Amino acid sequence: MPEGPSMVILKEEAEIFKGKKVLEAKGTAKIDLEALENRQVVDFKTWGKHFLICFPELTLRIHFGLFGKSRIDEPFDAKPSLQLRFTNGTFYFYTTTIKVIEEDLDAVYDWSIDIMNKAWDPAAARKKLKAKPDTLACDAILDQQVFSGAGNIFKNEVLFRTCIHPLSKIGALPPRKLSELVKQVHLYAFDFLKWKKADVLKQHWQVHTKNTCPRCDIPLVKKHLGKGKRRSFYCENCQVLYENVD
DNA sequence: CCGGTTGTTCAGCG
DNA sequence: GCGCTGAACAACCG
Repeated sequence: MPEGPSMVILKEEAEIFKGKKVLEAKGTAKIDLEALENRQVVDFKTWGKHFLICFPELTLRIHFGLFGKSRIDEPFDAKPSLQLRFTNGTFYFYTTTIKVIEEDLDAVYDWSIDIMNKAWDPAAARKKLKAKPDTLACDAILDQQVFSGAGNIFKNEVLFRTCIHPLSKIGALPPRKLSELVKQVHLYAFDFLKWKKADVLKQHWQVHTKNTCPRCDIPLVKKHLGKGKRRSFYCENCQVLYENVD
């Protein structure tokens, strides 16, 4: 459930609990659960891969990591990190990291970094990328301070769409190519959202977990690249390696 | 049993 | 103190 669009879908599903009071809070999360009881949920928000449950004086920040899941009313056979019971149902979170935010959210989050947010600012993303010309394209897309909400699927699909080799240096991309990269991360986010909602996301993967290039019909390369050595799927033929940074 | 994964954090280096 | 890297952690599948 981790990438940004999935958080947006969860937020929509969570709307039934908006305005409701927590009757009971349980779970393994190392937070003050009792402090949540009798508090009213005033809003649900998302920032990239963060799912935010807003109460009048505090916010719960829920991060799903790689394996996080959530359910409404139908629990899994596992210990939840958090479960919130309301009058109209129970919200369960599993394998998540939960933190309490006491500060004003606008002071904590720059909403314009979140690719799913209305305030998403492509010019700011461009500027940040240009400031770090030696960054590899495969790392740039995963940088949550540039593209909050983008993950490994984004990385592979966007680099394929834009015909950029994952080991290209950001500073070597022609200006139009850089703009295209930024734009496509945003476009893919909303394709991801649409396809995930329709439960057809995987069908639309062009290279992620695939063996053959859909354009060239030759075998794709699968390698673990970049800082985090995350798996990359790419076509050596149609994805151009830009590497001269002046 | 092992290896692998839509991710992040932190200890331990140089 | 910095930036970088690898380990650690999480749950489940093949």
